[in-house]
Amino acid sequence: MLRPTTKDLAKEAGVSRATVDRVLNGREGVKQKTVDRVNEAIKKLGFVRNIQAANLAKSQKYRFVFALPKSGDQFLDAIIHHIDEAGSIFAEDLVWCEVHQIDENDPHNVSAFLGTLDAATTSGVAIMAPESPQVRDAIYRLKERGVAALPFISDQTSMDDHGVGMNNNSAGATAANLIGRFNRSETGSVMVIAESMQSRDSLERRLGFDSELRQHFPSMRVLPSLETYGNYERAHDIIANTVQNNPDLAGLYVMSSEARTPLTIVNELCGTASFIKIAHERTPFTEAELRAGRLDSIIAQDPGHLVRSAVRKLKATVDGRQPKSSQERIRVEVILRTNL
Amino acid sequence: MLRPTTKDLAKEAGVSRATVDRVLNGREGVKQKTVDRVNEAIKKLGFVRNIQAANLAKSQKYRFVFALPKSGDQFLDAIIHHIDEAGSIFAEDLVWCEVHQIDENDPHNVSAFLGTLDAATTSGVAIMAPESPQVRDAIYRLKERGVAALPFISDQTSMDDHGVGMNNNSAGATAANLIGRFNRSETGSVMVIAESMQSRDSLERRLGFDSELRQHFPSMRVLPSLETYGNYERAHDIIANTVQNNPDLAGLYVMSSEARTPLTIVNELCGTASFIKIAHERTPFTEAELRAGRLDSIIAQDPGHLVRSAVRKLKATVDGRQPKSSQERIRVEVILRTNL
DNA sequence: TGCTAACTGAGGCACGTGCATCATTTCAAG
DNA sequence: CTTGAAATGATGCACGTGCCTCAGTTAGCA
Repeated sequence: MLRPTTKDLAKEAGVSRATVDRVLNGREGVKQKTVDRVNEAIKKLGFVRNIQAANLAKSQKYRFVFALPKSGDQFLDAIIHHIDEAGSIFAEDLVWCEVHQIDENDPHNVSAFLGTLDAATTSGVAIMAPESPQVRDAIYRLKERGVAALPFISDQTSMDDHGVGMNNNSAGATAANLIGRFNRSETGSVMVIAESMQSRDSLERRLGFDSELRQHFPSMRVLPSLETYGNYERAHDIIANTVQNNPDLAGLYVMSSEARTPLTIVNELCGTASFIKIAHERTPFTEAELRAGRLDSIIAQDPGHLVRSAVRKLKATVDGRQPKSSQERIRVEVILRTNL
Repeated sequence: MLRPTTKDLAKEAGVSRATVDRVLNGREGVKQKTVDRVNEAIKKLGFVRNIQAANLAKSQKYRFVFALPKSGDQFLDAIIHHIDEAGSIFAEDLVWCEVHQIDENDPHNVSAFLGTLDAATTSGVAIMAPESPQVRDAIYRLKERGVAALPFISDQTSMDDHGVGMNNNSAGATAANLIGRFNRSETGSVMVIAESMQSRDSLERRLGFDSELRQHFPSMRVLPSLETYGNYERAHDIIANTVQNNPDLAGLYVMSSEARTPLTIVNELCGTASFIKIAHERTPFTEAELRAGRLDSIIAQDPGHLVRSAVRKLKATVDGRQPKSSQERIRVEVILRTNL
């Protein structure tokens, strides 16, 4: 039977449609024996609920909120653009997406915002904010109120379980791998720049980077991570310092998603000196650098995929389904001049 | 208004729901002035047809057929696996997917199969077969009968317009780029192996490869393409010959999607001799080779993405929509040991 | 045995759209 | 003004599911 309906189910199980409905929607007051009979029929006929009809009946709408940081780097711009686009892609599934930007460095702020959301108006939230006890609590309470919550790109625990984002360990290792293989001299030191080493992302990337370089390119040497704290002067000072003290510089790995500041400074300081440079995330800036040959590779995650994956996962949670995991894995993309 | 309905449209345009229906579904017998009024209302309210309700009303189902080659390489296995998986992912959208394998080298065969499909039972076909006049004709007639048709992965013209598959020129260039950069000696010759140079895929990859190498690594030298015709003995002979005559071998590019035969032969012939090796498509075999360090990189297109993209495009065609192109672009993926 | 509580059945409306039929209005030609 | 065709309105059923009410049946217990 092509797509059996609840009617078919009822006939097969020898019960009424009302009882099938009770079983399907987990209402109580049904004998276990009857429940089993219906479940058997479901299995036998391969019944799959027609979610579209169900949504129609319930006038179900999905409203998803993306809670993002305020800081306006280009990667974030791309994310926001793709959220808008996802809104129109998923419109036919009755999905609406909204962006809300918060000061992600004040956990209280984040938690307060999450506290304002309730199931009546919001089906789910994708949260991009550093981990903290307050935020963890707020997420817990969100779920209690029936709002789906999803760690988005950054920084929540057990990312691999249910969050959306690439494997940062693998990303760091890939950066090291490329620097090691692109570097014809096989020796030299590598400069690593991050916005801050507080974040889980940076830590994991650095771990992957170190482990790969140590294991496969032992004659190269990694310098301590430089933290810019998003401050141009500070960045300039520490980078200049490092460049001066390490004449054997062979590679540069910019770990933060905003590569503009560090790369601009490095370009200024070491105009023609050539060493291998790797940065994260595809943005207008990194693309231009790659094309110009001032950057050797970009390690990227597809922002469109990130957003759509988040939407699908949130929707699956609301519908009470398991998302197909193979579709949701975010690849560590290696972008070169030739496959931009 | 959150999702206006045809009722709202009717009220806004000052006509009845019947007339709205006539306009929406392009039935005739409506004055131009009325059509305009309705269209204005659509624009003003931002009306979007609820496809789910429409499908429910029409009992619309989508049955998509994937016409694939018979030859059983591992890449094809992966594709087929993902078609099955897509079947369950898209089940909620009332989509069914079926695989039909044909002898792709006999155009008459392909065209005969396509001739058996009609709109009553089949909504669309994704076709993976070499281009030929017969097939082109058959596709034309399919469309006339109201069956959507889509070039899939391989070999039809104007791929960029509407087909599904990666940019082969870019893929070839990326292979050359990697070989050039990984090769520390900066000189040497490169062996290129294909199943056949008849196919558009191989030609485009080779063009991209040559152009990149010539432009950016001029001190390296590309050898003429070796064609295996899928024959082990022949492959063994020509590869052995090439290896013997080119002691300066620095790189190998396997262009075909089935890399097992050529790579196995090369492994046999030049056990420890190390040169850069690049192959296409992620399969159990190429993954294992990459892990073992016998392969330096895989240039891949995500088979799951290919399949889902094909389904979405076919569905969009049936629904009379434009697919969001940004989601459908197939990336040229660079896979290394570290980002498997 | 009778009584009550637990369970089950029957039926109907709603969701937004497609599609059909029949009635009514409009408008231009005669 | 009449006539008739073209245009539009009114209405109702269907799709598959959720959700509600009310009536009927069964089972457990005293």
